[in-house]
Amino acid sequence: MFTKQELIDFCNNARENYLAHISIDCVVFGFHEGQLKVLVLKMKNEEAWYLPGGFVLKNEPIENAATRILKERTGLDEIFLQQFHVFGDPERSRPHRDMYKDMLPASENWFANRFLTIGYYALVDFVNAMPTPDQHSILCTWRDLDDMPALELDHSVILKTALDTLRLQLNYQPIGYNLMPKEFTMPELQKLYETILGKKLDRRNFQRRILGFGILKRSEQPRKGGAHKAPYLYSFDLENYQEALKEGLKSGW
Amino acid sequence: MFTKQELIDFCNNARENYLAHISIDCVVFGFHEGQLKVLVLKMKNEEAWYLPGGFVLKNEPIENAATRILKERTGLDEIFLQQFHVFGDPERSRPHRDMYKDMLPASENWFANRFLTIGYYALVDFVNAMPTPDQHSILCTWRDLDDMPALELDHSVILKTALDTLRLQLNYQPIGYNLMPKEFTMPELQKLYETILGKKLDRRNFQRRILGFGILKRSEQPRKGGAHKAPYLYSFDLENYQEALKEGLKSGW
DNA sequence: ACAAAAGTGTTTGATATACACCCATGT
DNA sequence: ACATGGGTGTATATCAAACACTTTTGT
Repeated sequence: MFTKQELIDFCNNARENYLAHISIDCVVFGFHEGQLKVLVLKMKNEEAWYLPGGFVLKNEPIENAATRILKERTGLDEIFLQQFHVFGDPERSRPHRDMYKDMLPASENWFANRFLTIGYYALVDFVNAMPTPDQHSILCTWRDLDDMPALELDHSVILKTALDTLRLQLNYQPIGYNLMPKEFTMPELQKLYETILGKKLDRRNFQRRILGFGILKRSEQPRKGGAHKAPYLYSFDLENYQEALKEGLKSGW
Repeated sequence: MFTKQELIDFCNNARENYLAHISIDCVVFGFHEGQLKVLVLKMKNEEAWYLPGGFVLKNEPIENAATRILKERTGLDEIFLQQFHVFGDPERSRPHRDMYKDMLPASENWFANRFLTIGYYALVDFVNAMPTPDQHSILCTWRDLDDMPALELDHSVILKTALDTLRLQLNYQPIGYNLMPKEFTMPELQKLYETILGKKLDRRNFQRRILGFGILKRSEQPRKGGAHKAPYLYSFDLENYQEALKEGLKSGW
């Protein structure tokens, strides 16, 4: 929620620099302690949560815009990003269109426009990300997927669509590689798969299958200090992984 | 290629009615006589081929825009449409941006803008579609996938992306249902799969597998008049098909 | 010593692959 | 009669599912 002067400044700046009618919203996934997490922002002066997003500079490739936005929110370069859907209902941004309508005439009010938003999902290494709020928000933080706050606008739909996409692309994109830390144990990787797929998997069959793909390397040292038998540590063999993904991780036709 | 007056009229109309910076391009697939076909337009006064496309009305859902555009080009309602990608390189429409730059100042020239284009693929029943050119084109016609003309702008990339998407979604979308006529023979359906997948399939295994899904109904009468043994006719059991697609047509995890 | 986590192996059924034979029809 | 397209069947390998035992480690 802006004050009037903030709004005027923002609109002037936006009109000059950004493409009208277009926004980008990002579903940033992380994985930590067996939980799939999503990055969300809490607005200033509003009890309102949003996905991180932004606009496209007038001469900027949309991928760069998404990368730029996420660099600001996470501090990370080289984020794995996938565009997954455009949300184009003319009423989808209605609450924003009305929010400032008494403060500025529509012709000067950036938010009075209809916005299409391009949805990207991002996969980041949880421990390296530094959640950082933007100028509209007071908080940028991870939330567990099963403990998400209500999201404004159609951001819940965007999240759900991202999740469905993630599930479908699990065998075609290096999702494990981008969400797991460098080294991880087999049960940790299994937990990720179970969370994304929303169902339990058999421990032994999972291990046999994923090792069968030849995309993992096992370290010499097992992890120490756990309360039980020390598990082996694995890392992705990126070259084999990329190669395997070309055909998809299981057969078909 | 417009005359100056045509250009002025078009731009005035476009500025008033359409969202700036946004276009829609459609890859319309049909299937006939064992060939996958794509609908293309040939421009007036240019040796140039394009995919059918258009713009989004200021208060129109983008799905409706795609539907409207395709109704104009094919005469069909209720077309199966899937949004598959946004192409957002700021230079992608450069040839159009420069084309009329000596005719109209950029401020009045609709085409001087950068355009993001939203890619949709459509699956239509070849025999019912009535290819109809638009105001910029002299010809709207089907072309075999392996006999495509060179396409302008990034439309070849759009086509390729659509094909890749089609291949990936073959087991998750009712692609056969929307591309085949009501009744068809098993070899015809197999040809469609082979064309989309780009490889030969074993006749007997294909039949067993696809029948195993329980998504086809066999008619009583075989097709007559062929030069050889009369093949059975099949049609899709839409209810079972939809049900089967929810999980995907083959297992995984 | 025991509970909990993790590593490894076996049996069974299902599915994919490869391949061979028979039938119908027009020339 | 035969060439061609089309229907059907069977053996084999491969993979997925279900399930049990053993090892390690902290308490």
